[in-house]
Amino acid sequence: MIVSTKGRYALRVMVSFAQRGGDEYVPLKEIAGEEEISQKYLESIMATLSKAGFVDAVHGKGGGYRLSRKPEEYTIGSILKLTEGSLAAVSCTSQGASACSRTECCQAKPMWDRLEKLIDDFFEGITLADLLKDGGV
Amino acid sequence: MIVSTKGRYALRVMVSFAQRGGDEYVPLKEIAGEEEISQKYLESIMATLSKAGFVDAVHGKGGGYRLSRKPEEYTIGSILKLTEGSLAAVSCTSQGASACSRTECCQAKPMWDRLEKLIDDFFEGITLADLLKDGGV
DNA sequence: AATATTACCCATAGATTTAGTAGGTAAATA
DNA sequence: TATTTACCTACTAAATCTATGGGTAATATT
Repeated sequence: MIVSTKGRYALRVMVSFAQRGGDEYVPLKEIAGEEEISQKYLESIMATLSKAGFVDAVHGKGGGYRLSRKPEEYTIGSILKLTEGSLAAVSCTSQGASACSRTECCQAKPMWDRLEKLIDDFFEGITLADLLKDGGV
Repeated sequence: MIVSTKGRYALRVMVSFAQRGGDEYVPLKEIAGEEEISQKYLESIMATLSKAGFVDAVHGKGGGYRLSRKPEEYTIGSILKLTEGSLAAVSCTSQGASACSRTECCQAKPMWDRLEKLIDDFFEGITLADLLKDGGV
């Protein structure tokens, strides 16, 4: 599984904001209710999106969240990478500590690299705006 | 992570058998040593490969495992699907119980389906023989 | 027949990740 | 001052991943 609940929820919420359009701030309570997602769990996801500047947030009554850019300015890849941490299909290709010690002699490495790029290109080629279209993307 | 250690080990073992060529049976102990993989863990993976007829197995001295077909007759997809259970990138697209209840109205579903096909085509388009080639695939 | 070597089977366990809860604090508005 | 909202930290239950342990069954060699 390359995309967990966290990433999918983030996407659903972002789509939900995008569908509303407008500049109004929408409280999380409302979104959580409509999407039938645990509000508490969503809070942690929104915190990530907010810190990264993907959404604007305002406290207090009349506050809530709204998109900080236009839907076509978010790639699906950027949202998923942010919330999932990475889109690595295989630990071999993820950066850092867990990198495989057999990289040099591994027959499969070039394949994993190609897959990595395939998936990255796929998600970077789709924007939030594309998801709003009727037939889907 | 779409491909776990299990699938990667399975692939490495299959590559290892393929590289030897020949009809001889190779004991798992030897493979596990060379590949520096826990023999016990490999046993469970080999059991899966053996049951599915991907390898021939012979007990006792001089026994072990060998490929049951030519390397070009195994797609990477078939090996990974067998050992991983599934290659689903997202639980929405996996069959059965965990299917999402919002399928009908989900804006993202067509995207997940496209991704699913992309990954499937990728792995089904590569064979074990391809992995043996020098530059990789 | 006895022994060694191999595959095969079943149960368990530690570590990590996932998905969510609980209970609060800080900021903005009415 | 009270309410509504975002924001923060810590905890937990369940699942999954990555093995390990202790055997049994089949085959070959001595």
